[in-house]
Amino acid sequence: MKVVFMGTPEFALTALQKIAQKHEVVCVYTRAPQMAGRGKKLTKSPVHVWAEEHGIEVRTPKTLRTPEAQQAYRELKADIAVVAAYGLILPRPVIEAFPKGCINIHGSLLPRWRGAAPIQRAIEAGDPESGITIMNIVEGLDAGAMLLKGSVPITSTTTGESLHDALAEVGGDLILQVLADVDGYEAKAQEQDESLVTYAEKIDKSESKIDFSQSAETLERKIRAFNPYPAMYFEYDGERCKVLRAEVCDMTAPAGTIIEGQKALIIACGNKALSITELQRSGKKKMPIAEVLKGFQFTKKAVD
RNA sequence: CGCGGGGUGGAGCAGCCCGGUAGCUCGUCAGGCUCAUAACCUGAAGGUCGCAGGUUCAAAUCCUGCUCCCGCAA
Repeated sequence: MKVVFMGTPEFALTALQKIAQKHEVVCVYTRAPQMAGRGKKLTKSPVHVWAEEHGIEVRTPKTLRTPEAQQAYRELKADIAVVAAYGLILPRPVIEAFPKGCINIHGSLLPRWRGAAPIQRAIEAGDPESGITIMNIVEGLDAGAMLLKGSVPITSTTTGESLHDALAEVGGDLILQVLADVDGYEAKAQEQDESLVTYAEKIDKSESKIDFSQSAETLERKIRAFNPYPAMYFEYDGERCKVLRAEVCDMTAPAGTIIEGQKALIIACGNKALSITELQRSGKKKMPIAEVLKGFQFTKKAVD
């Protein structure tokens, strides 16, 4: 089948790679290179780089709202468009440009967690499972009919990264399954139950500073959800310390107190305490707490 | 030229400002002890101090260039 692929980050790349093995990807749409990284160099998206390496045409329009952009899109004469974390809203003329429309790979079991950060929000909320939903794109945020779902369990060691990677794989597999019989899946499409809809808010940097007045359980989930990005952190002696992993610990003290800072790192929360097990100080690499403590002790009484 | 931290035995760090014997917490190996248990004691091995130049009687330390890693910011 002739497919137009629209996506930007790693999550989308996994799907693109799988699709390209079985179908003709006639063109890739991705976000335009952004100033990013140290030195603020112009950086192409993972999808952009890979598509170029494989000789696939890449387009990076700033918007699809113009008649010119929509005309160029239509002229691709593809059968279907597959969208995965593209980053731009598709206007109706684009959605309806091809015979089989536009389908989306979404990182949650819809209707739960529509929106930008479904993977992290599922872990943060303590959901027992997450998954992928292949759905039709319609106007409206992740509101289209569902074609196929696949679930992935969330365990006590699931991190944002591990779930992201697992879902990217499942997403790639499910999209292939659907592409193999689009008409069949469309015939069985199920509308989302609006009463069960929840929204996954975009992650804001301000959320990543640890508020020790919250419960240890809540913080432990956030730490896993935000590992590795953006990573929860606290400040100690003016220095930023990212917490990649922690365990709930049955100790009590005023929130933010460093209960133990030499043989381990245990910090009191609003309820119980957190024993930090993996940490990254600014300028340093991530390391198990035992490694950190060989050359650095937390001697102050509390974190900032 | 966006801002900043760093590269020192196997790991994590100190030493650098104020050049002059390679230090600390661990790990490893050998032996001792026997209960202080994420035990303890004694001893040993193991380092081109990121790379290349420069200054100097002498450079981990001061100067220049390069390279790799990381935090912020996006």
